[in-house]
Amino acid sequence: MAKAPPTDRRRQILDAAVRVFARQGFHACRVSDIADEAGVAYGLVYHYFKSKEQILGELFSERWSLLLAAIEETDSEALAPREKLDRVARFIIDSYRHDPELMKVIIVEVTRAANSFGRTHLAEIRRAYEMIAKIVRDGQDSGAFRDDVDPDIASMWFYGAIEQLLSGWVFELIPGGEGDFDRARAMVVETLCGGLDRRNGNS
Amino acid sequence: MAKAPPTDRRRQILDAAVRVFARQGFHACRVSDIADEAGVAYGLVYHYFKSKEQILGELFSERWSLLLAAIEETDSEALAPREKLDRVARFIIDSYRHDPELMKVIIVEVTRAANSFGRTHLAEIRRAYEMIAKIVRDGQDSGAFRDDVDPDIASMWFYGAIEQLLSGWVFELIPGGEGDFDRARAMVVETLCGGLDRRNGNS
DNA sequence: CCGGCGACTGACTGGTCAGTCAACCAGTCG
DNA sequence: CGACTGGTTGACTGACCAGTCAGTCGCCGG
Repeated sequence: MAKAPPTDRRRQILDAAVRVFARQGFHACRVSDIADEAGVAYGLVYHYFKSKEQILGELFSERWSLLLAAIEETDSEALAPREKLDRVARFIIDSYRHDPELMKVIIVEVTRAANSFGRTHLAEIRRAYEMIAKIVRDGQDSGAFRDDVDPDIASMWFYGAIEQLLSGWVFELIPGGEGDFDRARAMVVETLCGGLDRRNGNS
Repeated sequence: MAKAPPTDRRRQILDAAVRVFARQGFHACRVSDIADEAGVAYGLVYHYFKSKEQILGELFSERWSLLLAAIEETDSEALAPREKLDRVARFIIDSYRHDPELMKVIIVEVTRAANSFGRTHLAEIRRAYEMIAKIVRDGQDSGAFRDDVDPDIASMWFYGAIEQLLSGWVFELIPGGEGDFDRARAMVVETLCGGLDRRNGNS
């Protein structure tokens, strides 16, 4: 902790890359755009990163590992399953609120990129789905959720529903003012969990 | 109708493009891959299409307009809103069942591509969301659905949930055998509509 | 003051690929 | 049978860009 360089070049490049990827897309942008945006020489990018792909990989893993940690943490607490899912949704939506550009890049360039990045990071992505599925399964075991729904499939559409909200904000299809984030989250969780509730549906 | 060429070159190229895009991704493939796959000379691709992008655009619009027509058709019938949503889900999932490669290309390369294609075809994509929102809104007006949910947002997560199922099949994260498609559809619609039901929730 | 280390620079190269184009060939019509 | 039309061919080119590398500069330790 003794020395932190006054300007962390690596960070500087990473942050610039988020902006450039969000603005132009990964494939459409040039490495020189990133260097320019960071106010750094072209070659320096290759001093810190092996390739353009590695930059995206780094950005994704950095953020996704926080998501995984947050879900794990939430799951370990003694909470109603509905509350757990609410926290997961909140974390994802807050990630978008705090850094919309980074989340845009992640959902546009990684999460759905069935060739290239999605495949490369499949294990990490899958891990999130599995953890959500576990929350649902536990909810069923405890009798809170109806158990005629496959947890793996429920996990898919739970995550998909939230990601599509982010997508809606990215494309400006739904309003994204400050209050809208929490309202949207409350609605999705309320409705989706409502549908999962045991009282509704059956054994 | 008098004359259909024995081999419709245009169709042949389009079909080959689906396979190539699905296998390698739009950005990673070369136009020559499409020509080879179609068993056609490189230059002929440019006889029928202005550019590589136009091929993808054509593929998307062709299929998406069927989706829009199907939703419109369903909505015009006298059906319970839950039944309408079930039909929409069925159409999308059946599209995947009948041509998984094409649907893969659409959701991976277009639907979420916030730069490039997603933006180009935004109007068509948005149209689908609007029509789903209308079904929800009508359901609220008729008293079948709770009306404390914003139809535009509900439409987002309804579509998102389904698209994520396709994504799960594309990535082979959930089983995609013959019976699985209908089971998954029944579950999503049952649960999501369950959550939208008036009896559950309130005014 | 010197030598060396590592951050930093940016011109350059090698390879790739979208899109062009001039020529070819199979019908068809006069 | 010869001219014309339009589908078809694939070699070629021009642009573009990821990644390299030879070299500069400033700092620190001796």
